[in-house]
Amino acid sequence: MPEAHPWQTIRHEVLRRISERIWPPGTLIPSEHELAREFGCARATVNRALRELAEGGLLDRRRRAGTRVSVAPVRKAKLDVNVIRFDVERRGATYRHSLVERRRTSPTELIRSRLKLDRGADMLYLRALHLADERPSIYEERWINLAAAPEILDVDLDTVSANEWLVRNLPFSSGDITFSAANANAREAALLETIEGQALFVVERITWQGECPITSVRMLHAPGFRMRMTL
Amino acid sequence: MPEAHPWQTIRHEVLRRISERIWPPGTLIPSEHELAREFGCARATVNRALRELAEGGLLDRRRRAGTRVSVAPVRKAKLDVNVIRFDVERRGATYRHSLVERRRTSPTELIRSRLKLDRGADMLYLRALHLADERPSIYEERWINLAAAPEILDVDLDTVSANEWLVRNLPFSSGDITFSAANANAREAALLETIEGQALFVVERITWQGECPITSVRMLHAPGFRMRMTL
DNA sequence: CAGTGGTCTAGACCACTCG
DNA sequence: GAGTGGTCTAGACCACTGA
Repeated sequence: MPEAHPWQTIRHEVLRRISERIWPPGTLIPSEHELAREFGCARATVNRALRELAEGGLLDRRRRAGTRVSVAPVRKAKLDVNVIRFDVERRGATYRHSLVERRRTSPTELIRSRLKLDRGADMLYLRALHLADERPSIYEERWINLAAAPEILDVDLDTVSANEWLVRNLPFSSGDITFSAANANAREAALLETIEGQALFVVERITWQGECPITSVRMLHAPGFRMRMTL
Repeated sequence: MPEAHPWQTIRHEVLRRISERIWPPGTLIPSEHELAREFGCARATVNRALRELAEGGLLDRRRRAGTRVSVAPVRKAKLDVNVIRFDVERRGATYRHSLVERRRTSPTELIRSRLKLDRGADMLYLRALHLADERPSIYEERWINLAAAPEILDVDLDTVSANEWLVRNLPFSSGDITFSAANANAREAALLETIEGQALFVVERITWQGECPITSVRMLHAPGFRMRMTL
C-alpha cells in the first residue's frame, strides 16, 4: 500500500488518466471543486496533488483558465549536489584530497567579470585533486572571494577540502551549475592520470550569498565519470 | 514586494536565520507550533514553508525528532528537460531535423539488457541529426520499443523528430538521464562537422511507462554545448 | 507516552482572467 | 461578472520515534 494518503492516491489516479490518454495532452481537466467531490475529499487535498504534478511539468494551471494536461511537457529532473567526499564514500571507496596549489592573489579578468568583482579583489586560488582509492577522480580549480569567506585562510585545506569546508560553513547560497565536455590538456591529463585530448566531463559552479559572490570552481572529472539523474 | 504570501515570508525568514548562522548547521529549530505562534499564522502555513526548504535539502525533518538545519546539505538542482526543437528556437535559431538511418530490427545485447527486453524484441533503430540554423547541434542514436509505441511506424520521422513525437504522444513516462563526456569517433565527427577525438557532451536517456520500456537514446552534443542549471 | 511532523477537513478570501 | 486556482485558517487525527 504505497498510496496510504489521499493526495498521493489522487496524484496517482490523475497520472493514470493522463498516461492512459483518458485525458490526452491539451485536455482541460475538471476543476479542483469537481475533483474534490469525485474523490470525496477537501479541495486542499486535490490542490496538493495537482500542484505537485504542475511542478513536475505535467499540468499547466492558470487561474480562471483551469488546469490542462501539458502539450509538450517540460519535465523537471532533480539533481543532488552533494559533498564530493560523500559521493566517493557512497561508492564504497576511500576518499583523499590533495592540494596542488594554494595562492592568495587577485582574480583573472575572466573570473573578475563572472563574479562581478573589483579588479583588485582579494582572492584565494586553489588547485586540488580529489582521489577515490588513491586514483584521481576530480581535478578542481577554484577561486574563493576572501571578502565573503575570510575564515578560510585559517583552514588547513590539506585536511579538509575547500568544497567541504564551504558547504559546511557557507552552505546556504544560491548558484548556478554548468555541465560541458572538454579535451584534457597536458597538465590536466597528467594530474588525472590519463592522456592528453581525453574527453572530460566538466562541471563549473558559481555560488553566491545574496549579492556577494563566494566561489567559482571548475571541476574536471576523470574519464568514465557519469552523472545520473531521475526524471 | 515579492513576499506577498505568508508562507513565502516565512521561508525567506527561516532562510535568513540559517544563512546568517542564527541557526547554524545542526540546530534544532522551533517546532511548527512555536513558529506558527511566532509568525501569527496557522501551522499549515509554517508547514508549507518548512516542507519546501526540506525538499530543497536545507532542513532535515523527522517526526518526533523535530526539524534540524542540515549539516551537509544535499542541494537539489532542477533541470528542465525540454523538446529539443524548443531549446533551439528559444535561442533564436531555426530548427531542422534530418533522419540519417531508420531500421526495424532487434536490439543489440547492450540495449536488450538495459531495457530488459526479450532477445527478439521488435524495435525501431534511428539515427538522426538535429540542426540549428543548418549547423549540426545534436546527433542521436535511438532505440524505440515497438511494443510500447507501434504507431510510430506510421509517423513520417523526416517531418517530426522521434523526440518530439514521443514527448507529445507518450509524454508521461518515468526515466533516467545520464550525462558524460566522450571523444568523437570518425563517423560522429563527420556528422557533427568536427574533428575526430573532439570532446562531446553525451546525454543518455531511458524512459519507461510503468514497467514497459519505451526508448533508449544517446545524444551527442556539438562542441561548445553547455547545460545550465540553477541551484 | 508525549511531542513531533504529515496529513486532512471545511470553510474562507483573494487574484486573476476569460467571456 | 463569474469561476478558476492560490492561499490561508483553526482545528483534528495519525504515525512515528525519542526519552
